[in-house]
Amino acid sequence: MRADKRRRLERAGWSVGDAGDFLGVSAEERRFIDVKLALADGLRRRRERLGLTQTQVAERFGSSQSRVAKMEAAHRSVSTDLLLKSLFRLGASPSDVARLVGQKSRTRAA
Amino acid sequence: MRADKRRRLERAGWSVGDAGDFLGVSAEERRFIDVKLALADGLRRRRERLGLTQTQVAERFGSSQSRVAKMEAAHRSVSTDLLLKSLFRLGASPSDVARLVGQKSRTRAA
DNA sequence: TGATGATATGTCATATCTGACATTGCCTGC
DNA sequence: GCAGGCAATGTCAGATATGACATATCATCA
Repeated sequence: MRADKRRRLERAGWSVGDAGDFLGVSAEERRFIDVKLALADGLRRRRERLGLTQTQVAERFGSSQSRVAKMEAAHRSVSTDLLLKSLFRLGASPSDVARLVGQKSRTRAA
Repeated sequence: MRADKRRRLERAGWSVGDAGDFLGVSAEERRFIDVKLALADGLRRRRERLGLTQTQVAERFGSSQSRVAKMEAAHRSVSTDLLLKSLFRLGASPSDVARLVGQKSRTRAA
């Protein structure tokens, strides 16, 4: 696994093992995490595209800035339910979301 | 809203208002529910295609038959996290899931 | 009819998520 | 340097999800 993705996961509170990387994590779990990361990235990009701050989004959602930050970081404590609802709240369509879900994780960066 | 979908939602514990139907439910919430229903349907179809019973799937998941039934019914008490993890556990690929997420709700039946 | 297998529903203790708040880190401009 | 706004992180009480169990419904078949 590349270092940037590794860092990404650790920031998100996943505590990736130092050497063996994803040893012990099944392929299914990996796919699930990828989906979550893709949704989180999509949320951030959508917010930035709308020119909103995390605080503004939080107000719109009836939530808090810290929660929005955690959503975008795909933190452990945020569910895909929350990510999906948030994407739709920012105007995403089902096919927008489908694109995020279906995309390969390598092409998501940058 | 058609009667079958209405029944579907009620079975799932959503208690849809009798006359006004989705009055008061935002478009975003509707999209979210549609995604959930699509994932649940996809899960059921995948299980059936594999020729497995809910009990067998439950064993494989380390869960219970009742929980699997609720997943397939898209019951209130099941999250999209659980649905996604379950789909992947039954061998779905990210693009399989993306197809479910992106599809129009009308074409999902039958 | 009963019996069996499969699926659905209700409830509950525990686990996990959620929003809130405080705090910290990170820039950019002064 | 230090304000200012913006983003990230830690913690916590209340809300929601989860698996388990009991039970109910529904077919199919002897």
